[in-house]
Amino acid sequence: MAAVPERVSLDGLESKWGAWWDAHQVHRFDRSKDRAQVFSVDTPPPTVSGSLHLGTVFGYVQVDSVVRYRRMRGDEVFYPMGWDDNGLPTERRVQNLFGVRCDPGLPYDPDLSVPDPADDRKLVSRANFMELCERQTALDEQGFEEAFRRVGLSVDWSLTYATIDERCRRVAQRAFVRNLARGDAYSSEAPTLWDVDFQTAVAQAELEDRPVSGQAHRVRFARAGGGDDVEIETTRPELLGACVALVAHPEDARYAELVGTEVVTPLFGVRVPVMAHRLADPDKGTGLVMVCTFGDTVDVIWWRELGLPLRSVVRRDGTLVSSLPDWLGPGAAATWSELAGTTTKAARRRIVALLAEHGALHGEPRPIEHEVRFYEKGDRPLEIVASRQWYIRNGAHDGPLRDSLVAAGRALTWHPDYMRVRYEHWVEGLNTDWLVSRQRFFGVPFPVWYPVGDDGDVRWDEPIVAAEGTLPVDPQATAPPGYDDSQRGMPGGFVGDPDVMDTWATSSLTPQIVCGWEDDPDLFARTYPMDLRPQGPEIIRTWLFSTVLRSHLEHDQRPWEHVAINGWILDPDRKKMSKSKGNVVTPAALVDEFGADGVRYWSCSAAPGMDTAADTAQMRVGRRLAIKLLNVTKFVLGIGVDATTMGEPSAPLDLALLARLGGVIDEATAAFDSFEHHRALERTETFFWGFCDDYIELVKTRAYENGPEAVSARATLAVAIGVLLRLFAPFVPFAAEEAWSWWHNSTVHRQPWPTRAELAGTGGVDPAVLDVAAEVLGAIRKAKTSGQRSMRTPVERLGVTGSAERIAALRSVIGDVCHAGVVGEVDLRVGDEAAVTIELGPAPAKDPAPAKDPAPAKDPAGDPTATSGAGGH
RNA sequence: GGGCGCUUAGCUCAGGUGGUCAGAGCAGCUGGCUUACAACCAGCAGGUCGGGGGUUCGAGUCCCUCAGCGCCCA
Repeated sequence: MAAVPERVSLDGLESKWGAWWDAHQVHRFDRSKDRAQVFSVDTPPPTVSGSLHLGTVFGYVQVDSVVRYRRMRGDEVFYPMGWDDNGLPTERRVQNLFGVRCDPGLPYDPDLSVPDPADDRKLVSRANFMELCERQTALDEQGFEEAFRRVGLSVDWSLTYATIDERCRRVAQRAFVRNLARGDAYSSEAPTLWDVDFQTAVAQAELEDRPVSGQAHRVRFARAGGGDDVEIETTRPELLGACVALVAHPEDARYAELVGTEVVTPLFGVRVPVMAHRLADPDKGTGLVMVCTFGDTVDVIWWRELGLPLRSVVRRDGTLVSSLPDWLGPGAAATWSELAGTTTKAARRRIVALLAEHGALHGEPRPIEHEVRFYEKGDRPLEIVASRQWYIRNGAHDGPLRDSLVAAGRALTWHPDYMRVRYEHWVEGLNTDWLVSRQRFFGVPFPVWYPVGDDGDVRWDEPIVAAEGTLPVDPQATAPPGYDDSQRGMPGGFVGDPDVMDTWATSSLTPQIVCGWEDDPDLFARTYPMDLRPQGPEIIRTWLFSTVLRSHLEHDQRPWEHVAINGWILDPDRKKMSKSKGNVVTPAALVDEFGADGVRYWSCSAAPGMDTAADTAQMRVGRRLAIKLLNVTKFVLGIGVDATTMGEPSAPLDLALLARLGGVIDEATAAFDSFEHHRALERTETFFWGFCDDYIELVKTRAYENGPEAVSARATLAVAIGVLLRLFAPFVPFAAEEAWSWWHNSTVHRQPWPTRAELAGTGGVDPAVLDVAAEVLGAIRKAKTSGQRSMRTPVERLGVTGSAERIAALRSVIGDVCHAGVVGEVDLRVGDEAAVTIELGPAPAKDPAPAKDPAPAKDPAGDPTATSGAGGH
């Protein structure tokens, strides 16, 4: 038990109690508890790249308050934390930090020194690159853990994982192997959205549309059979060499006669058919569209549905192929030589000039603003290239699966409920299976090899899948069963799958990872399916959905019971906070200024799902609340609280206070049970300020006295503060723990959550006596304040008139009111008119009294008699 | 273009099932060192609850509609 300090302070509480909780394993999961006793939380591992975003802290702290509540309710909390280090963000970060690029063709260099970022684009081997990634993420993860600890997340830090670690690789590969065995996963050579800078495929969930200014060009095609030229409009003339057809809407009368004939591409002289398709928009451009392989996703549909040939001219790095495509014919060689190897942007300029020279361009290009698809992390528009990729079925092409996934979403309990529709709309709008392969390095490899025929051709359709017992494997480092490494890449040998899984393909398995799926069946039985998934709204369509999908495919079960979606963090101007706008505030700076409890108070004040401004004023309020909690505990302890000699509350005011507190307990409990932490906080806080400002002032004098009335006051103060510290513990865990430590040799965070049953004897009590007392005290204060007098000014005479019930209630607590108001004479009367009259006396003597000018009411407005109509109806 | 959310005092927000719900805090103003707290306390002032319709004895609260803002998806 610690001594109560002379002067309370929040400074240093984060590190003090953080270390203590750690040392005493306050948040340690006890795996002897069974599933019914366990409350398991699947926190999405934050992406570890750079600094922690305030929005992450905001959401996780809200949930931490619920978790802390559950722990106090007696649930055994299973609360791991992970880091999503796997994937592109880490690669990009390492590339920038060290100035390196990965070249998988290079051999490992065991003596590689940390590259200098100034030495841009140094090429390093895949293994070296992975080492740099691991080194950097280890550093970042340390920083993240520190930040989460400082804001008091009650995570069991012994259960930490990282999505690139061995356990995660094993789980991700095992799940994939099973997906493959069941037919949930398949590989396919198909047109794929492709980022030319990162040189990787991207999935539907990673797309975003951005407005781009472009130009519409009218290009003339000659008719193969002679006659007037026809015109198409395109924003991508550089793809002219990839043109495979023109299409018009089937009901577009202008082109009815053209459909079924052939036209000739300008510059290249390639004959292509004119065809009809419903997706050609007659109102757009000329109504006639050039189909290229591939300019956009509609081209893919046309290519597939109209059975058109594949003629790619864009390479995976975003430049045009260097050798003359064979379908162009020798006549186009000179033209192509001007375009070969140039970027699409340069090619566009050149081809437009050539078209103009050849008279194939109608008028000037017309500037337009249009939406173009980007990879959300990318800088250049996506291209579409044909490539072999791995997919996992997600219901996009499978009605029954889609229906089950919608049903799985409905089986979850959403907080707030309306977030459910975002999930449903996403599932219903899916149009492609989930593309899970990425042409990157720092990720979980596919546990797959392919035989190489004696002819040297890779047999992509005959994958050799690793056995589950051998996972995790790196097919680039290990040979498949029946082969040895000397046969790698050789005719008659094998090749390893070169790709890695998308980050989500691992992080969609966090319930399986943390619960020990297959690796630890005992733990799995005690924790899965999990109770709660907290997360932000922006990853409903990605993380949440893919986790539901994996759980459905593997276990035919939903992964969690509850889903808590937090809101966005906005800057004080109500704009979304983002790094690119430069308006990001770091959590660490806020904790420094307002304390973890101040920051937590702000987070927990917001309703689930509510977008919330990063409001430092609110954090300051939280900080003050925390300090108040320390001060009031100090006062209660200072007045003499001794558990062994403590009596029973008996005075009417005391019983009324406890009865009201019982109501607060009920409300806070109900609020927490429905994940409405903000309501629990608000109710507790409102009661607390009334407790401090009115109740304590009313009983202060009595509590210092002797006798049963004084014992009642002290007992009530002790009971109330004991309850309040526990009610506040989920929100301001540091201050609550500090205050608790002055009183007990235990942690407040493992105390039983307060119940009304603790406040026995308050059953038939009328809490209204508290209101009457507070109202009359308020009237006395008002009289003193409007008379510009000190609160110590005595009231010579207090008169109250009111209903019989009111007067009776007041009579039962009049002693406390007189103490608090420094009242002399009292006159209580039953009457129809509710009224309070107050006659102030002379100013109290100073203490020590140097007998200054006693001057009573020098202000003529300061009529010492004030009347207030407080209450009474 | 579709969907979801938001709009209550100068600011940030509370307002389960329609009936003291017109509230809190912050900021502002006026006072006060009151044996827990001046990192504090007391008091005052502040709004036709975005606009317009409707249901109802009664509407921040339910329905329709319009407007603005935000997010998501096309």
